[in-house]
Amino acid sequence: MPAPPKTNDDAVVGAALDLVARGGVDALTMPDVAQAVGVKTPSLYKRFESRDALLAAVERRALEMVADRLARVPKGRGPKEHARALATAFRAFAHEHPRLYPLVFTARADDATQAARTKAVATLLETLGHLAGTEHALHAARTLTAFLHGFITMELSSAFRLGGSPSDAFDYGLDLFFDRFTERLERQA
Amino acid sequence: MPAPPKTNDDAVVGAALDLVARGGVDALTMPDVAQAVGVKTPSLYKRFESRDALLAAVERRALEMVADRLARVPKGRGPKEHARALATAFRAFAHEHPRLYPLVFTARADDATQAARTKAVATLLETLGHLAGTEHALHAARTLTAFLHGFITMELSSAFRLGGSPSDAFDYGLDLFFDRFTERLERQA
DNA sequence: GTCTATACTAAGATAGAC
DNA sequence: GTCTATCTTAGTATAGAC
Repeated sequence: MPAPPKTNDDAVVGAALDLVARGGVDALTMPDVAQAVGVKTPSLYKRFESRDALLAAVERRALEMVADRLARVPKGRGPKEHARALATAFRAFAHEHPRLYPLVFTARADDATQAARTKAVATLLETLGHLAGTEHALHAARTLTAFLHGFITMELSSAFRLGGSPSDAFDYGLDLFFDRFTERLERQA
Repeated sequence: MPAPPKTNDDAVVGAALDLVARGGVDALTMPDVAQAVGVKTPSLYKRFESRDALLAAVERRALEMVADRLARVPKGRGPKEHARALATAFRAFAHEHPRLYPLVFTARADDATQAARTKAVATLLETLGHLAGTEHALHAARTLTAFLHGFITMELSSAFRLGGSPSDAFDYGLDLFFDRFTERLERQA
């Protein structure tokens, strides 16, 4: 009779995610994960080939969390309001999970990660298609995402030190972005 | 007779910067720095209290590099062209020093670092004052900086995977930002 | 799949002689 | 200020029994 499982892959990923959420990527160590799920370190290597393989799984789950979050944003009144709500939800996720947030923009290229990423941006891309026109949707999405990502990263690293309300600056930036599309929308209406 | 110096603080920082430029922050190890300047590891601790103190000095120098770079951008025709040139120079620095770039937004709060930071943003802030009005200069600067930082970070981590030209998207974003101020400028002229 | 035991590597940092 | 020597910590990973 072989040893019965004391844990499972999902629980291991969950524990690892938890460690990262608390202490950043460097806090993901195999001994700590093992302790969290109640096994000894070597047992983890039966489930994940290496620390990096486990980290990849954690990144995927973080990506899924974001995708879920964005998918739950109600369509609401129109594309502009929807896009704005998506931006706000994204920022809220980052504030709630400041150590998880950086994982979202990690550069892994495997299929599973790619799929999770695609799902995360799909809604935004569609909504901006309505706003900026299909032919410019990708540029617009990159512009908005860059602003969001940059703003959030700077917020989280306390880069705003010259006073003033960061949230006001955020609104200013969002206004600047969306005002561009006002004319177009009124033309459609 | 005490042992004559084999190196100096500047050289140590330079070697450390070089290591970071090649391999990222994790590549900054005391043994490697020591070897690069031709001393043994313990000697470094006579100059810098800890690895972190040395890293702080490296970050400061990276910040100074950026400030220098931006200061050299010619004023040119008008505030809009100047601001655009600043944005381009900033992106160029990031492309030339992709592993140094992340240091620029690190969260150190000591006086020397603060001074270097202030110098780096001073020009941008002044130029955007002309463009957006003094009362909105800070919001405008944060919006532009967030866009730049986010865009660059995403570029450097290969986050643009859906095809299309990143540089076109960059121009799109810059246009979107600066178009906002066209009307205002024409009013002034 | 779990364990004990262990090898291996690497880096930060200090003591004390010169 | 430099050195040799050493301590200490800590993490990744594997071997082999159960």
